[in-house]
Amino acid sequence: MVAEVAGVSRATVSRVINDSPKVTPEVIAVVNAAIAELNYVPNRAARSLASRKTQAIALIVPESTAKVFADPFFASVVQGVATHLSSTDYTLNLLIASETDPDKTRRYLLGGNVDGALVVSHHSGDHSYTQLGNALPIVFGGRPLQAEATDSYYVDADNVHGARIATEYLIEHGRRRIAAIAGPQDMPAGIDRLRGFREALDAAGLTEGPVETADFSPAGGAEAMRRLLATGELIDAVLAANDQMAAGAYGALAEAGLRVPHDVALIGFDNDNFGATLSPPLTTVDQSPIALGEEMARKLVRLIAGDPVPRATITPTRLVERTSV
Amino acid sequence: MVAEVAGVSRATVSRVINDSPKVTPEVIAVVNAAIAELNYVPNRAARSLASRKTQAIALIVPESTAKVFADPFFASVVQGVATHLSSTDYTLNLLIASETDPDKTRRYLLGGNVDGALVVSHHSGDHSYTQLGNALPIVFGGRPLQAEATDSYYVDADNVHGARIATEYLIEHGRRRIAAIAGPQDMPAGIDRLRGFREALDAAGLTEGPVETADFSPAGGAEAMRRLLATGELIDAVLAANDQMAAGAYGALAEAGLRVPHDVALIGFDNDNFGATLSPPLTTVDQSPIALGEEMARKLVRLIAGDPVPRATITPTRLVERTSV
DNA sequence: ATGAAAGCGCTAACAT
DNA sequence: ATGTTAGCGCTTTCAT
Repeated sequence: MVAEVAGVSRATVSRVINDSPKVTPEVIAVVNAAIAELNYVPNRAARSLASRKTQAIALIVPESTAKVFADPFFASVVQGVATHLSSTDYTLNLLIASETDPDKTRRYLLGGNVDGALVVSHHSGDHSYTQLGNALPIVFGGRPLQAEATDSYYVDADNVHGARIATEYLIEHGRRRIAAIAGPQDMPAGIDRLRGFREALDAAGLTEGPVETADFSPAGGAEAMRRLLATGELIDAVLAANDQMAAGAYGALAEAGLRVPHDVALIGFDNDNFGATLSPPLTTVDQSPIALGEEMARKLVRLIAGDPVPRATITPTRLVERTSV
Repeated sequence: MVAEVAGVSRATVSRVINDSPKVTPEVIAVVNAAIAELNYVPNRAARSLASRKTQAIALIVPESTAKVFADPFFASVVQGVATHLSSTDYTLNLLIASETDPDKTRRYLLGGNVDGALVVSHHSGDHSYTQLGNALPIVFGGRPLQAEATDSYYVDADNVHGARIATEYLIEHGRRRIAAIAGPQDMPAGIDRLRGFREALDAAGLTEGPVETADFSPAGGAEAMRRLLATGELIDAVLAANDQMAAGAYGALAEAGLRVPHDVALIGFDNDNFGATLSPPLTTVDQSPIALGEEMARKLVRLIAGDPVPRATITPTRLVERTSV
């Protein structure tokens, strides 16, 4: 092995690989030369068996979330996670958590297969993994819904702020009868975005237009838009809790012979890439899911290292002006 | 450990865990009882160290592809892979292959970290991993572009067929001046879809309308559509090589004051979920990327097991009728 | 600062 | 069919 070529002991080689502070520079050089020469790659299994560390982290995607995987949001979070991790020497284990057999995932996590886990989901209930937080480091994507989960680590986009500036933008542009297509009220993103909407309205002293909730899907958004129109109330603007629903709303509006933004202005949320291709291009709120994913990964790595990290990290949201308002 | 509680040797416990054929049913029962009682979970690192198998497979996503990760196609392939793997006891290691340091990925793959790899990419050049196919089992998503890569394993959607039936559908609906927004001609998907388009036209004895290529992005599609219109040629239908470009075309068509499908019919490819929300809803070709991902995973698992598997697997494509034609 | 030696928790011949 | 005996390739005390 490398030790012989370098003329040192296996222990020293091990030290060099793990860059232990106490090794002579010369020895380091010799060992590295031998490593390069032999094209040596340490065996991961052996390392983790001996060190009791796996250098792997799990990214759990609940099955129900996976179905919505077509939602670019998740794809981007995953991308952010993977990207950040590629700069560390952690390996990413992606797993779809079966909801019919949740124990399989628990066993996996508790079986010492990974050093920590990332849980990404729109579903609040999925903080069922919170309890595992005591057994191994876990970072969640999205804030916990349950109060009892306040001791979990998470990173979330500033949904309240995003919805608020979007609504303010609508108001600044002269809209007064503002309705909302809210997301599910059992999901933090749904709740927080509706809250930001209301805060902006309150602050401006405006009465709230009708609110319909839907499931974050295009079809749901179209349905909600139809219900909104069916109320008979005057509406000159709509804040949709995500772009997918906004896209659905475009269709429903077109069916009703209403023009965007002439008759009703529309703002989405998420900045999915297809928004720019709608006509008119959709004004929306960007929450940078890639950054969110990176932040999650960074936080977990620190947590595993035992560094002190804050429970919550909030990533910024910003308005993307296009022409649907 | 479990052995003591069950009153057998460690070897027998190991046999039970790996369900070796030669163990008495009674012993199996006793051991399993002990396992359950002790809540025992075998240590993965130890197993793989001893067995020289990792029970892990890598899913490589080239960095350039990752940037297009917003394309729902990839997300769905990943979902299919993950879903299938969750029914096996393989672990999925997702990794973004840095293009600036391709050796990092090679080292990872050759370092015995995984039993096999899946490579997903739109980019033909990325069959650079083909050479590694001799070192460990690899299954590609998308057919190889290079002739020399004919000895690699892959699964691909039937792009030629999909484009062909789409074009035939246009013809059946009375369209005669059919143009195309083709994908990059250095990617199999781009090439094959254009080929299907031409085959259908030839078979019908129709002359081909203008063809513009773009990069599979919405913006590129919009640009291509503008160029198509700028040719001044009469066009009553357009086949876009993917939905993202079709979405871009909607915008360009609207700018030009042309109505879909009245003035020009439009068909996309991929069946991205937002297509149904465009107005009018986009007629498209479904290629079931989830099935493609599952197929890739299934194939790799068999390859690892040493089972005979065909080099190529082609998954079906089918027309999704909506109202853009 | 480096080496020697003992294991990490399992699987895989080889016996029996 | 089951037990015995060696390792798998590293890390990690403990010496020195």
